[in-house]
Amino acid sequence: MARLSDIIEGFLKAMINDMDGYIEIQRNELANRFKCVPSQINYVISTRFTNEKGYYVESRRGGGGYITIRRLNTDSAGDYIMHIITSIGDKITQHSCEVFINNFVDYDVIDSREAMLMKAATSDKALVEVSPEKRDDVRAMILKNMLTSLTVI
Amino acid sequence: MARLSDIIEGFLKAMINDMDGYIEIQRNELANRFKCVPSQINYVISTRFTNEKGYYVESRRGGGGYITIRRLNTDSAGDYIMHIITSIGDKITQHSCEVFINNFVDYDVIDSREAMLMKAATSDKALVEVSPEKRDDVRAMILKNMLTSLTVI
DNA sequence: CAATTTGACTATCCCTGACTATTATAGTAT
DNA sequence: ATACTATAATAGTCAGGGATAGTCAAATTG
Repeated sequence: MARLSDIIEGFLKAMINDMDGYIEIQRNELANRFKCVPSQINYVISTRFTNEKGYYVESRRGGGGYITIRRLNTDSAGDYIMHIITSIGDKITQHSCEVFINNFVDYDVIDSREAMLMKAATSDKALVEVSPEKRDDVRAMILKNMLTSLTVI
Repeated sequence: MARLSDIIEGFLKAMINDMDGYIEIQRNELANRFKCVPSQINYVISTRFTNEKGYYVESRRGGGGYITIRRLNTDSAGDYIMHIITSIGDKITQHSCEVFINNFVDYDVIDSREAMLMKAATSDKALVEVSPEKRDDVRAMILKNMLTSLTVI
């Protein structure tokens, strides 16, 4: 018997395809359609529409609330970035980080303004409050997160 | 259900744009136009036209009362950014950070790609290795550093 | 055991209305 | 005319209800 979460996942992916990569849903409405509790929608989203799997999710509570799901770019630039991300380890020094970022500019993955932003976010100056032992880990996470965001349309 | 508050916000912002950054309205008249209670105008103003977002609001009660909204002069992006940097304290939550960043897009200080980068760099996800007690401090430093880098160009 | 499903509890946002505060103006007494 | 008062015409505050979505851990399933 197919699991409901898989069915909901398929439904959402079909919908995303139909809508050219971007959908807006309401949690309660979807839960009602599939006769499940609303929190199961959260479960499906958190297990199937993660950033690693190439989706970007935003939401808003309150009256008129919603959940939006955006499929990330899967073109060659996106592939290149994904490849780079996997090649970055768990730690990275400020210097290596800058080398990476400069390369991105050379390869036209980002422009010089974006490079400034990325360098600013990953500088020792920005991370001065993080203990030196952890700084390179945090820097790696920030860099990877920024790179992932670039694959969003 | 569409949110009326967002519609009123959009109406006021369009009006502010048309009027070169300064408008004067009457609360009751506006409430009547949108068929809502007058206090909803206060709600919209207090949630969307805050000082942090670069608006100055003044008002007067009684006969001939009014509400005026003035938008910070954005001719100089550098000045605007400096204003924001000084208004950011030593700590900032992910949510407030996103509000700021969305506003930079609104003010044409950054584009949507740069906004994605900035949000990625300051997300809880990127800072998961930083202890929760320090996370908001680190986030504030990263945000300020990125903003400062924008003024250099 | 791992993945799924459920539901109780929490968080956030919007909208409303009753009550309060302020200001201008008209009316009145001196 | 001047001073005072009453009334009308504004705007502000705040607490509560309704409409969403999020979290987390227990129960269930395969």
